[in-house]
Formats: sequence, C-alpha cells, structure tokens
Amino acid sequence: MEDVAERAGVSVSTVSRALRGSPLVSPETTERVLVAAAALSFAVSRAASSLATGKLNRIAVLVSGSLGTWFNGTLLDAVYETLHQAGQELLIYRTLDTQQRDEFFATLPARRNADALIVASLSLETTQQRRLSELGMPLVFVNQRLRGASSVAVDDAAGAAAATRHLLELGHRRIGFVSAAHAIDSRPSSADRVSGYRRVMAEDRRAGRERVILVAPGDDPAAMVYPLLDQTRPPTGLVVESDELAMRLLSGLYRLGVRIPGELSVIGFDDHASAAAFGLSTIAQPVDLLGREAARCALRMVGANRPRTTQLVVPTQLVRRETTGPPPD
Amino acid sequence: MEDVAERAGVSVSTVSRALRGSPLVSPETTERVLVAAAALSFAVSRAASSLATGKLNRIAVLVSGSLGTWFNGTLLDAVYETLHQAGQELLIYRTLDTQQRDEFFATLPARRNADALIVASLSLETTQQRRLSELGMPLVFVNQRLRGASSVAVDDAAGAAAATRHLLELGHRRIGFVSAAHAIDSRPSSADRVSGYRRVMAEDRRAGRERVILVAPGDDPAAMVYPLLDQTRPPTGLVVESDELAMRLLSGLYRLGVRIPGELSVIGFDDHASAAAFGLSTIAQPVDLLGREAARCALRMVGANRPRTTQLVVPTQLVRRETTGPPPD
DNA sequence: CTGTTAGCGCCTTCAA
DNA sequence: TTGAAGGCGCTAACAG
Repeated sequence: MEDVAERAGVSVSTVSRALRGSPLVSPETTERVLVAAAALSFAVSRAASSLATGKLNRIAVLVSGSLGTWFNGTLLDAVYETLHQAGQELLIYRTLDTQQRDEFFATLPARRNADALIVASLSLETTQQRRLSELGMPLVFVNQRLRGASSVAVDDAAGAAAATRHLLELGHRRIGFVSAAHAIDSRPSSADRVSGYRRVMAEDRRAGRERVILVAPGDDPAAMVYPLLDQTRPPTGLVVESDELAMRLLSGLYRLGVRIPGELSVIGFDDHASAAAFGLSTIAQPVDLLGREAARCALRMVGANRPRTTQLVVPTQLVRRETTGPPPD
Repeated sequence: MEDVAERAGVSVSTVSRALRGSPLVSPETTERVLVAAAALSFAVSRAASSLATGKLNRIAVLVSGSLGTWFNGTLLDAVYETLHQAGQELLIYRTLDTQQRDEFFATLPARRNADALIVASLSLETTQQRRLSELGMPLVFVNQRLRGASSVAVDDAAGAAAATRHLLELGHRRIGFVSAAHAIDSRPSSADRVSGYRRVMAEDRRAGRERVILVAPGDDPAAMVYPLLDQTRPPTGLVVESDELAMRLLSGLYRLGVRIPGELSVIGFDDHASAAAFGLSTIAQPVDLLGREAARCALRMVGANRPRTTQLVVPTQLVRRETTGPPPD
C-alpha cells in the first residue's frame, strides 16, 4: 500500500480510503490511486483489513452430509448468490458423521473466523445449541426452530399433510409413509414430515390405519415395500420422505414389474432435480428460497448493532406428475 | 490472549506458543495455558494470526456453474475432505456466466485471500490464464492442462474412445455422438470427449461415418434424436457427452416409445449419482479422486518454498448397465 | 479533502 | 524454557 501511496503521491490513509470508494476523497485523487494500484496490481490484504476493522466479510455455513447432495448443493448455491451480491464471502464447514460433528463443537473453528454462522438442517442436542450461542456471533438456523434464535424453515408438516391429502382425494384409503431411519445426521425435517402424515391420517375420516415403513441406510426400499403388496389389504399409496428415497424405491419397483401408479401411487418430497425426469409426483420444497432467506437474515444480523432474531416459515407446493393416480379397484 | 496469559501466569508469547503445541513450552505450562484458554473459551483470531505469519490456512476453489451440480458437488466434497484433514479451510468462488467470470478476473478477489487457488473445469482464455499467473499464488487446474502449471485431469479422450469401442464390440457400426453445445461455461472436457470419439471412428475399420448431434441449452435432446431413427440408415448406438444429457435423452425417448437398448443403445459419461437408478451404461469419471488430488497438489505447493508443478491424469472406467446391447438386425 | 498517529491480535526474533 | 519488543498491513480518530 505504501508503494501505491508513493506512486500516486498521497498518503497511505488516502489510498486506503480511495480503494474503498470513500466520498471523503476527491474524484481526481481517487482516480490517481486506482490507476497506481492497477499498475502495481495491488490488492488489499483482507487479513490486515479484518484485523483493523473487526469485520471478516465472511459468513460460514455448517452443513451436515456431503456437499454433493441435492439439498446441500442447492442451498449453498442460493446462499452464495446472496452473499456475493452483498460482497461477502462463503466459508464452508461440513460434518459427515457424529465424530466430525463432535469435533466441530469441541473446537468451534468458526469462532472469530466469520461474521455469522448459518447452521443447515441438523438436529442439535441442547448442549450443542448452548455451545453455539456461546460463540457470540449471529446465528441462523435452517429447518430448525429454536427459541430466541433466528431461523428459516420449510413447513415440512404441512407439506407431508398435503401429500397425504392428495392421495386421499385420488381415492386412496390405505396410505403408508416411507422413511429413511438415519440415527446420525437426522434432519429435524424428518420428524415433522412423519407427523404431518400422521395428523392427516388420524383426523381425516376417509383414511385407513397409518403405517410407517422404515428403511435402514443400506436397505433396498423396494425390497421392503414389495412384500406388502401381496397382503390382503395392501397399501395403494405411499408418501415417501424424500425424492431421493422415492426414486430408489421406484426404480426397484419398476424392475419387479409393479405398475405405477396402476397398482401403487407414490409421492415424494423435495422436487429433487431428477424428479421431473422420473415423472415423480412430489411436494416441492423451495430450497433456494430457504438459502436466500438464511443468507439475508445473516447479513441483516451482521449489519445491526443489536441484532434482532427473526423466524421465517416458507411454504411447500404440490407437484402432480405421473406417479400418482386413482387406486386399483 | 492477554487474559489467558494472566490467568495462566505466563506471558502472551508463551500462550501463543502453547496454543500451537510448540515443543519449546514445557508440558505443565502448556497444560496450564490450555486450561485457562478453555475456561475463557478463547480462540485465536485467524485474521491476526494470518497477518503475522503470512499464511491464511485457507484454500480457494473457483467453480463454474451451480454448486449443486453433480460434478461440482462431488469435487468440492473431496476437496473439502482433504483440506480438512490438513487443517485448512475451504473458500468458494463461483461464476455462473461470462459476466461473473469477467468480474472475477477483473477483481481477482482470491488474491491475498487464500494460500492457493484451485481452478475447476473451465476453459480459460489466454488473457485470463496470464491474469491468474500474475496472482503470484500456487495454482492448480482441474481438467485443463496448461504449460508450466499444475493440473489434475480426467482422460476424457480415452474415456470417450472406450465408450465408442464398447458399442463397436457389441456390433454397432452407425454410432453417433451427442453433445451439449454450450458456448459459455464450456468445459475443456467437452472437446476432448468428442475428439476421443472421432479418433476411434476414424481409426477403427468397423466404424461407419461419424455423426455429431449438437443439443442447444434449452432443447429437448429426444426431439433431436427421434427423427434420425426414421432415416434409412439410422444410428443404432449413441455416445452421449454426459450422463445428465443422457438421462434427459432417455426419459424423452422412453415417452416416445423407443425401446432401449432394443432399438437404440445409449452410453453416457460421468457415472452421475442417478445413473445407476436409470440403469445407464456409462464411463465412470473419478471426480472424488480428482478433487482429492487437486487439493493435495495445492497443499504440496503451499508447503514448498519453490513449488514445483505436477501434472496428473486419472483414468476412467467402463460401467456396463442396461442401456447398451447388441444393435437391431 | 488529506496527512499523522495509534493501535487491531498475533508471531517471531533476540535476550535472559 | 520463558519474557520483552517490534512489526505484519490496514483503518480510525484526530488534526490540519
């Protein structure tokens, strides 16, 4: 910066100000500084700048599971977009399993290393929540509502309810729910979705008995569902927790020769990028909106002196495609 | 840090050393410092630390296109994994279109803001390459070989050649290549894949005339391919540039009633996460290996005083599934 | 509008 | 093995 100052014939303070476009510097001087900086291909050290100002201009996101997941990818993309427009950078933390998660909470690497932290879709224990609040930095939770904290969440229960009602309206009575029973890495959404299904099954007089089918991580969902179809009163419709699971189920059932939706209707949840190609009926979840709003919320809290917490719930939408139809007679 | 020093009854220098596990500090002192730091829930400011040492402990990745892409997601995941093990953080830059890319090259936000930059899969113009080398930081290119620079790349040409040969061996003679003709955001891989196909078609005496089918961004690939099947000498096999394109093509053809592989064999490229569900034969591309090696290479260059450049080419693998078979008689 | 003067919090000599 | 002193590069407050 000294070099630039010398070349432009001004002081370093002026260079500093000019480079940040301060109105306190005359246009001509600013211009001169910019030219000098370009000539020397100079760039401000963000580390030094951060040290002096106390602002990192960087927001961290903690995600659970692979970054390549449809959900995580879409979310990060939206977060990036919003942060980028605000001139902020994106720092990523990822935890794949409980061990990594414990490590994260033990060391809290985000502390003093970002201006805010967005916590995406992971169920936290009470101790972990407390640990986060000790962080002393703005926190935004995605898909998890916590008292006294900011959050943006999809209305999972309402979405699952809508899916269930969709099948009821098509004439289905025996409707099951298929869930992936992850212990680790379980999302709060998961529980909400089952409960939405349960509520409708309990309250709607048309509905038969509820039935939840748990699929363990390595299992083939089709192998779990297929035997049920031979029973005397088989389910005619299935609400599946996520599109990913639904697509695995469908491709398995197709191979076993099950006609969809002739014999069995299937509706997913997410509106995964590949769902359209599968013709999968589903409950669309606006993950990009989720990411955008989470980022906005974080930016807002960073800007404010006394940050206020806000809670936002975004709606889902039924997408009718080819895997749901009337039940067999 | 002062507080910690006081609480532990030592100087700040000792705290600094102890916190980084320096062997110059006696075990008891170290222990005392660690306890004090934990009690005060103190964490080192990376900004200050970076300013003093000149190391950011952060590596940036520049990706083109959405982070939610299968390729980008998988790559970032592998990069993250490797960096995390080495105690480095991941900073992300994304360019969606030419405008954003120009902006990136104009401002070079990564300069002095990361210890190294990994440039993932984008075709660079000569001026952009030069601009990057002016950055004065270690550079690693993914899927793009540049003279005098480090790179890790998939052998795209060999992969496409293997796909073509696979069809030839099944008995196909009239084999086409389907490509997505993106102008912007074109990956270097794209060109290599066509050329691998071309080479085999030219050199293998069994092969008929080559035929490249270009699909523009918004187009329905099935709509482009379907009319060809009515010609007198229709293609019986297609090598498709990417699994994503292949899956779009397949789902379209299924709807039009084309039997795969009865009437037409289709082979993709990537081994996309959903390829197995589609039963898609493909050329598997080890993107995770690519990411891991790119990160390792970056770490190596950051560690070295006089960084040496290295070039690595990783192989692909044929995955036979249900979309390729013998041609119709 | 511009220059001068102190730090920001940490790390690295150099001395003890 | 530990402490003291200076500086990393930038910004903010205060003069002018």
